[in-house]
Amino acid sequence: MFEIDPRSATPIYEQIIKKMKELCIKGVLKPGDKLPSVREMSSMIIANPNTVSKAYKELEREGLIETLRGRGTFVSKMVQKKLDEEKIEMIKEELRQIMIDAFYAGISFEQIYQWMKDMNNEFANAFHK
Amino acid sequence: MFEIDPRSATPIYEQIIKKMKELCIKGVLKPGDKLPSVREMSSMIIANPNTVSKAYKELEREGLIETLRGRGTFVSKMVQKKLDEEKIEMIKEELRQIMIDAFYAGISFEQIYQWMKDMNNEFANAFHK
Amino acid sequence: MFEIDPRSATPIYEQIIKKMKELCIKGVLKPGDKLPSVREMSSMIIANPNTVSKAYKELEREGLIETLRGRGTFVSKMVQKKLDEEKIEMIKEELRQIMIDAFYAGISFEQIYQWMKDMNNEFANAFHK
Amino acid sequence: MFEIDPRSATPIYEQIIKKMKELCIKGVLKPGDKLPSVREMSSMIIANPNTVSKAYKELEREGLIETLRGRGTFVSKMVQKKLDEEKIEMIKEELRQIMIDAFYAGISFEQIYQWMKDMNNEFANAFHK
DNA sequence: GTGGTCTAGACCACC
DNA sequence: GTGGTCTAGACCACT
Repeated sequence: MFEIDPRSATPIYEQIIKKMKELCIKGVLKPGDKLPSVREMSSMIIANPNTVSKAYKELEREGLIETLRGRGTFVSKMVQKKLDEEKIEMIKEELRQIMIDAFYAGISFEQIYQWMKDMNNEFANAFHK
Repeated sequence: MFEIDPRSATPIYEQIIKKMKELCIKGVLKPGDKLPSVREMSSMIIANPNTVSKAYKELEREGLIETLRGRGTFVSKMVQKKLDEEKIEMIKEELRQIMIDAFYAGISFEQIYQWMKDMNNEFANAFHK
Repeated sequence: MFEIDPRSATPIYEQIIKKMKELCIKGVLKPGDKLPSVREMSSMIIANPNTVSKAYKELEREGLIETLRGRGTFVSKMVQKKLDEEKIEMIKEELRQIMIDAFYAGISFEQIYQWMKDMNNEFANAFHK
Repeated sequence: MFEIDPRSATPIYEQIIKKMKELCIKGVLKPGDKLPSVREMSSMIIANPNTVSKAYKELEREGLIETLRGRGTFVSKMVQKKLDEEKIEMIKEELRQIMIDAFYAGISFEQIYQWMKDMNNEFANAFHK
């Protein structure tokens, strides 16, 4: 359920954030669900507690999770999708980069579109809710 | 033509690589074209020759450019689109990440698809060769 | 244990790579072993950290070692001997060159074969695993 | 007959030297044969005359070819195989390196030995003359 | 502590 | 002229 690759170039704390977001969007983690504590999580994925803490703090800053003192950390009930112009530009730029990489890897436009549709389905049609 | 942002979080050498790939894919740089020498480029974008060199070497490793000893660096004549399974998985993973980020940024599926189509048109020559 | 010749024509970073491969193949370095940090190694062999870093990165690219962010560099657990057709051709070409050089140096075929056998014994564990 | 790769990492002048030695050892070039002039050769392989000249000079220094003023350059009649201790050590070191590379490429000892025998045959049994 | 990136400047071999 | 290698030292993010 929660796989982290310490060999990856992407920082561990970032991998945690991404995984968390994915689990939420897929509906595996639902609003109100309790998350493992920092200590539990760090021993689960064999990482430094500081690293897990950093990820949790960032997720809280983004509003995906909430920490209730003495009770634990929970998935937020309402996730507000904020239209951050800067963030949107970043995503667009990343998409452009993927298109370029895909070209050099010999992947067709149609293939990418197919993947996109598959992912949307996998994400419980998050985009159409 | 060649803009680099030294303040960006993405390393300069990576920015060069991306820019180069984009110029090749758009047809601004054609097979056989001579690239600016390491020294020229470094003074153009105000960066260290080593940084430019690093970018050039990576581009050569990927097969996009070739260096002829003592003569300079040139855009490769044959860019073989090799179907590297590992690379494809990586791209797919990146696409998945973008879809997730897009959702949280409140970007619609249709919007992303529109962007993709626009980019595809922009790179039209290359993609439909 | 780790001798480098700064006067040699072969670059220092390449000497490090070769030495490392030899130590791995001889079993002196075992899978999972921690390598000296870039700084340690650079002071050990009296070279610049950048030079050591370059060697480590190449070894990682080849899959012999792995770097765990913030923790250090380690000998890979699974070194997959991938049958890269291009690499094999390169080795064959190098062997051809050696045979030619050996002829002009007055070395007999039998002598070369003897050397090969000796080396094979030296690397025995690795070769017959 | 005479192929040079300007993209290769090995210098062009060295490629010429190696090719020449190979042609001699194979018996394609026989003692007394006339070589193309520097100018001819340079236009043949599309290289700078200086580069060809450098190769010829080195080959002459090694005793493989001889220049007769006003007549041209010829393959030497007697090639003395000199037993240079330093050279021999170098070759042995190169052989060791190949054995290591071969291991990581998944090539067996037997395969290498077979290649060696094939090459010896190809070289008109130079080693057994 | 670790490796990743970068600058400033140097020397070398090759063409 | 070109790129390849190297040093000395710096800053940064990650663990």
